[in-house]
Amino acid sequence: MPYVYLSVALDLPLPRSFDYRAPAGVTGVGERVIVPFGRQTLSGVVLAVSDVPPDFPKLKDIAEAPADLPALPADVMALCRFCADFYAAPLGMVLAAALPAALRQPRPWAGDGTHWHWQAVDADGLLARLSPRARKQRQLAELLRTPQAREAVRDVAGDALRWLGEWQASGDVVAVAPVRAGGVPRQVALPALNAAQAAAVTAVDAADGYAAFLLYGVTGSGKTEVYLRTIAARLARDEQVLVLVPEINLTPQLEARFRARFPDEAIVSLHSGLADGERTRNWLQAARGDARIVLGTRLAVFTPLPRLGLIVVDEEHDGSYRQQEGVRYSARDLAVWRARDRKLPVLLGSATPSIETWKNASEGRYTRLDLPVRAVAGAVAPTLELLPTGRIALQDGIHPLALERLRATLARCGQALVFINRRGYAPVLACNECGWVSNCKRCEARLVLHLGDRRLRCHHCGFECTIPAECPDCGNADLKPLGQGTQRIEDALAARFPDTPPLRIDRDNTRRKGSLEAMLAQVHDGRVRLLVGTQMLAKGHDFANLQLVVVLNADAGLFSVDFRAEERLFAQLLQVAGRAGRAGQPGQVLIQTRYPEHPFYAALLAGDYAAFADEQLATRRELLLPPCAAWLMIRAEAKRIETALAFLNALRGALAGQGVQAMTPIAATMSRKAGWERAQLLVTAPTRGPVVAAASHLAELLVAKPPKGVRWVIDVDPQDV
DNA sequence: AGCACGCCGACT
DNA sequence: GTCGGCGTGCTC
Repeated sequence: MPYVYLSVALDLPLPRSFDYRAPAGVTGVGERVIVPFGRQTLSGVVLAVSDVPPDFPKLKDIAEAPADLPALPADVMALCRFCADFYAAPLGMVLAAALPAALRQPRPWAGDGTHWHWQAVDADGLLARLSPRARKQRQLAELLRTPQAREAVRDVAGDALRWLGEWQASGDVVAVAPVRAGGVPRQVALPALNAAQAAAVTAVDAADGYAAFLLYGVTGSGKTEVYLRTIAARLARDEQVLVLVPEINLTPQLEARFRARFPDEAIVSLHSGLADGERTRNWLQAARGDARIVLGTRLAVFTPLPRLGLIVVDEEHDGSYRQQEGVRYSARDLAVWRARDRKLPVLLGSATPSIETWKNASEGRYTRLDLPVRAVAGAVAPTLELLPTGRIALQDGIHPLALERLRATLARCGQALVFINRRGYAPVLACNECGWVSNCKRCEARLVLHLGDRRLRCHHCGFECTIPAECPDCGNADLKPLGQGTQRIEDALAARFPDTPPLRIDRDNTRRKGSLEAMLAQVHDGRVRLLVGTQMLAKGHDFANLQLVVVLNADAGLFSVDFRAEERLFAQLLQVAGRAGRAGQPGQVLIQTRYPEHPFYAALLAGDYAAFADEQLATRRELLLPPCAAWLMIRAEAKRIETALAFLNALRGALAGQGVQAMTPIAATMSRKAGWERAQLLVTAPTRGPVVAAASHLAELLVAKPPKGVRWVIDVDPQDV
């Protein structure tokens, strides 16, 4: 039997591939193989096929070539190679990250990847046999008069999929192949474009080959409409479109909007919140070219799309495009690389572009498309106002004027949001007598007081304990909560506004699946008019009647060691502000600050992000900070900081002569976390080349000779300092 | 990463 | 006398 020899990338932290023998013809480059490895069995991706046997005496045969995915196309392989090289990650790990979990298992995938639809053979006959009391079953039978996707069936009731299985077995329901949309998409509810939107659409449509666009426009300026129009133009050429969004909880809203616009289109979403089966089916639909629109989070950037014609990155500045575990890639940067490689336009949208993107736009590498006008019906710019807190007595952490405005807003039946980026009741519990504070034993952080279940919690390592009745050091029984968290603000507002009880929305009470949606529904139908929330509420959710936003602790971002903190604060505050004033009246945004004179607030109040970004960029140029220099961060943790620092110092030595500057290793911002002491080594160079080379040099070194008792991470182009 | 093999302390 | 600690070495 003729054999071929495969080079296979495995999901291991090793920067090399392994060779196997396989019968000729059963597999090819980009396909999945299941192979024996030591005494385990692993899934891998074929990198190369050769007729020449490698010089390795213990060569093994592959176990299986499951052929359950279409071979990863050359462009996805190239993207993964680039990602592996740039971020100093093993190629096998990148390829594993590119596949849905079911196609990473060392066994063939049982599903066939088709999004079958289901239809009743004789709906009336089925209904006649159902009990009149089985309301949900009858509802499902009614629905199945027309073909329904699995997900639509599932949404009817918890047991709906089981009934479907039974009805299929009894022959009442059959699977039908979904119709694949093609050619010019049918669009409904097409709003008129303003001049800026029309110009943007024209520019993107005219792109032939690679072109990067920055779609720069505030909330309500109609960015989504521009996406929809350019997408329609690509669909009309029967191309596929990849749309990246930052967070899972944003996908349903945007997905609904896309479905409403393109009712006949198979729109497929890809994010980590999907069940394995659904994600795999969606991925395969995209990879086979059956779905023309893919809407996904960062992991979707690797999706094979044979007829890809456009990539959209919404909210391109958002930090969640950065993968922080395992392979540390930036999906936004990879999207731009992929667009260039495949010679396609890429559209980056933001009201507050990252300084990286801003630099590319101001130096002409990206074309800036401005949407200066609020295009969405009823959208009006919110008014921003500072509330200096230096000399005035706050009431439960809230400025009296803010309370007054809250009262007025609620009195005229408006909705109001109090924004505070701190969960819990109070960020720390302290003893007035001896100065004891609730420190975490394992982290360089405070234990946060949670009154709901009367516990102290560390938000960094998960440690928790009951609230001590008295000071552990001096026995004083009068321990005081210091500062405000969402729960304390909720309590304070509940006491002040008994007629309009506040609803708190933060991670503590939205852990359960669907609870966030349920809460948002209460806000949308007006049952709740006073909201207290964190970060979570800043993104994506539009509340039509929201008239007032009060921001309580913005200052935290002003004096950070991280040079990107101001940029993030600006984005966050504008995003929160953008929640207000969407129904005709201008929204009001009040920002409490102890530093009203800070230049940051002058820029914010001027509402001129462009001026702010120009200034930030000038500073970065002057101080040689990214993106005007290339950075690499080696993070290390050990039981003792000395071990971590010694390890980093040794690495620093290994970087001599590499054309990079390695700084002195220092303790990390949070120097202790979960019992590990942490340090970091910053490596810089004027350009990316030497930094990337240094990263792969170190990675090789560390894999060849792993340090004892030290955990390390190589972070190319770090986003947090 | 797994999972072996391989030499030194407290237990059936 | 064994069970078991995790140190280092290999996996095609």
